[in-house]
Amino acid sequence: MYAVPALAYTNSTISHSDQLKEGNFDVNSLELNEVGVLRVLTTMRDDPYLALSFLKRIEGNGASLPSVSAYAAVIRIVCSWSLDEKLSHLFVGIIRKGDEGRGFSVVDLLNAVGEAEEDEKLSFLLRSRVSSALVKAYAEVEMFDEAIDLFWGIEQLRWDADVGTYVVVVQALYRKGDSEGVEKFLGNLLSSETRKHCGFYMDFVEGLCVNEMSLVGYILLRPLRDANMLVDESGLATAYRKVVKGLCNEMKLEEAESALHDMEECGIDPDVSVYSAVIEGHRKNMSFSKALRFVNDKVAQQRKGIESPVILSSILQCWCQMGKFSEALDQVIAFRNLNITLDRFCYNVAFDALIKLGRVDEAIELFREMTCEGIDPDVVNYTTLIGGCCQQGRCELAIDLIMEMESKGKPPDIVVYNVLAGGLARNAENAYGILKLMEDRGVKPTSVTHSMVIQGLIVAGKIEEAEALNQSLEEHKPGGHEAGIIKGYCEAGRLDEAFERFIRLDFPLPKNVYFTLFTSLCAAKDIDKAQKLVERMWELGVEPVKSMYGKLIGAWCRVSDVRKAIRFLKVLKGREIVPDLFTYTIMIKTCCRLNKLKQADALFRDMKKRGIRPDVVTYTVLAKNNPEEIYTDMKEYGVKPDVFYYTTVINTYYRLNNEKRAHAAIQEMTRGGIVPDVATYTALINSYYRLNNGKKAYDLFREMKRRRICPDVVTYTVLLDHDPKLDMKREMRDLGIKRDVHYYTVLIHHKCKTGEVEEAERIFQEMKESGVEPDGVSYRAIIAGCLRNGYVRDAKRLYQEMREKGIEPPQTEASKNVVLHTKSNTETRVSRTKIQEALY
DNA sequence: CTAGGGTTAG
Repeated sequence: MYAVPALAYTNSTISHSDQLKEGNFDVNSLELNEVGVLRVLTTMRDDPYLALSFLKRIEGNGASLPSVSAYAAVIRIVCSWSLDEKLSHLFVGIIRKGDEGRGFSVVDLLNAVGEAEEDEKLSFLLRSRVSSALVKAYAEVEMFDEAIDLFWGIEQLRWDADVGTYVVVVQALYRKGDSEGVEKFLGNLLSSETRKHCGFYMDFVEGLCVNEMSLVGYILLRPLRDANMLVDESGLATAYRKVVKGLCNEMKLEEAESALHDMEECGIDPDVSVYSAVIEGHRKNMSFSKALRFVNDKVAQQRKGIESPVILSSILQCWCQMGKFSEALDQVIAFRNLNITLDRFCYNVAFDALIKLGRVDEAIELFREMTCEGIDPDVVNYTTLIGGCCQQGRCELAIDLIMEMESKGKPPDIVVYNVLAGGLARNAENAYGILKLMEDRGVKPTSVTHSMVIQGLIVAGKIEEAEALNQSLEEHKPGGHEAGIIKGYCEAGRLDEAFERFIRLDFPLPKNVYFTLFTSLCAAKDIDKAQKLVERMWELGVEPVKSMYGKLIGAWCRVSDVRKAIRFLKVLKGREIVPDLFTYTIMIKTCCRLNKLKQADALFRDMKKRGIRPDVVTYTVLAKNNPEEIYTDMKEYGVKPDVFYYTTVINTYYRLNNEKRAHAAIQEMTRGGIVPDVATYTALINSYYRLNNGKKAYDLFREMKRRRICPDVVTYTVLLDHDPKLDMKREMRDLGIKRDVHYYTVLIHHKCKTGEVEEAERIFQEMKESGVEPDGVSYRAIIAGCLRNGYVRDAKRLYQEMREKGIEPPQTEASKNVVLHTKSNTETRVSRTKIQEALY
């Protein structure tokens, strides 16, 4: 280590640079005055990185801070190398120091940079570039006002900033929530004075989309288009595609569809990727029907590209996620009949659907057909099928498939082996053979493999074997397989054992284990335990998934235990956890259902107070009680009513015998361009029947069919209830509408009323045979019918049967029905006590 | 990690 006077360097540029790179250049021991520093920096003109690190060393020195000229010199060097990012980064550091920390202001620095350049033109360019970087730096440290001010200031100098700076400034305005500022900014940008080039706008729109401001991009598109600023036709198309896809990414699906609509109107064809983005957006939002409706609309418009395999697999996935596997398969068959090409992704969804329906052989058959069509199956296809075979207990097929993979030179990966090993175990087959096979093939079983096997053994009821395996692995990873054990118990439906196992653990498990157990407990209505689970997670310092709170409250609500729901809400409040919109809505709904209107109102006010904005759903729930009061509130919150809302309101007014208001609601709905659907028509039909206007009711039924709105079970139930003479059996069969409990109950009820008890009993039987489970209401209907007509023995038998199944006739709910129900059905109403009186 | 809304039976 040696110190050399600064002046000495002027002669030996290379040597000192090299020393610095080597790291043996010690700034601390240098007596560098300002002139010296500047001299050194001049020699570093061709090495910006060296200049930066030199500056850093002086900064770190502490004794003498770099002067404004030193910074200016480095900035000029970095700038001349177009290292914009480095420049911004440098500025971030400078800004963070503050005026005090560095001893000069940012304006001083800007001036110093500019003044050093004598050529006016170059100086101007330099200032532009440097200011640009500074704007970005301000934005990065979230000093939005400074960024914006600087931008406006320099904008006035007709300064030429790069696209990135423009994007950053919009972002600053956007993040401040300054929509006026954004508007002004865009207005300015579009004004003739600052007219930019087409390429600039293209990059700008893209920048907006990438930075989650696609909405701004969308707003900008129309004026750009109208002013013909994206001269190129393909330029406009590209910009539109970016905006639509960006909006989808940001889950702004309505806006995305609207942008898509605009582009189609301009005669631009969106490509497959744009359609796909919209569909996948809906699917990710769980709005499956919206996704499917979108596809149907596009097909109806005969849009090209909509039959691409990418989109087809999205469609199929939608059906499957809705649990409608047969529909998914119908779709596949339709595609194949139309000679539309499917890819292995589509086929994979089809395999999955067939397996879920228990049609393993057909899945394999389809797999063969796929191969014949020249599509080479990949490892995912095999995994789906192998897992599916095991799921349906067809292990021999699974093993055949894995052998096939080997013989075709597609070596199975760890995932396939894991799936197979777990699958064999859960079918009480020998899974150890697979572990051995894996070793032979050089694929080492992991703890995932073992967990899956252990889980499988538990599912198969081989508890001891599972424990033994767990023990043998315990030494390597204590407690490593508790997750598998608990999940196994859950899957086997042995929730008590799963819970026992879970509650005595004093270390945390992966979150999905908690989630599985939690969901199972809620489904089994063991809500106390589900709540204990959440509390235990807190104790172990594991943050429950947000949705668990709402699910738990939903579970309490489903069993009508508002008290416990409220108590848990208080626990949440104590932990400063704010319930979300879903949670509040379900609570409010339950309170309304149980006629605790004051409670409902309190919750509604509480949610608003805590900054949660009610949406249409919330207002729909409230509208069931009194559509009047909430109306203005809804408007104030800017919530737009939809079909669901109007259907409720219309129905409620009819129930309250307020025809005038009901009509007003219908008119308003029509004016708002909201089209009535099955439910709306059904509600209207029901209302007219209740007003003893059967003719009008039936006219409405015909009208809905004319308007291609397909009636459903509920519609036919209403028709049957009020007009039992109508024979709709065939029509229903033709439409493929299956009868449900409600429908059967009405039928039974009607037969009982006309004294045809034996027929009623036959129908009751038929219902059970067709796989429709009778519920409390249907039991009560048939039992009451038997009793009233003297079939006491049958009544007793059915009552017994009901109790054995643990079915309770629903308890008559408080006032709302009593107050609102105008239909006279007292003669058919037999209370539970009366049934019991008769039976014992 | 499908947590919430409308139409029907009593």
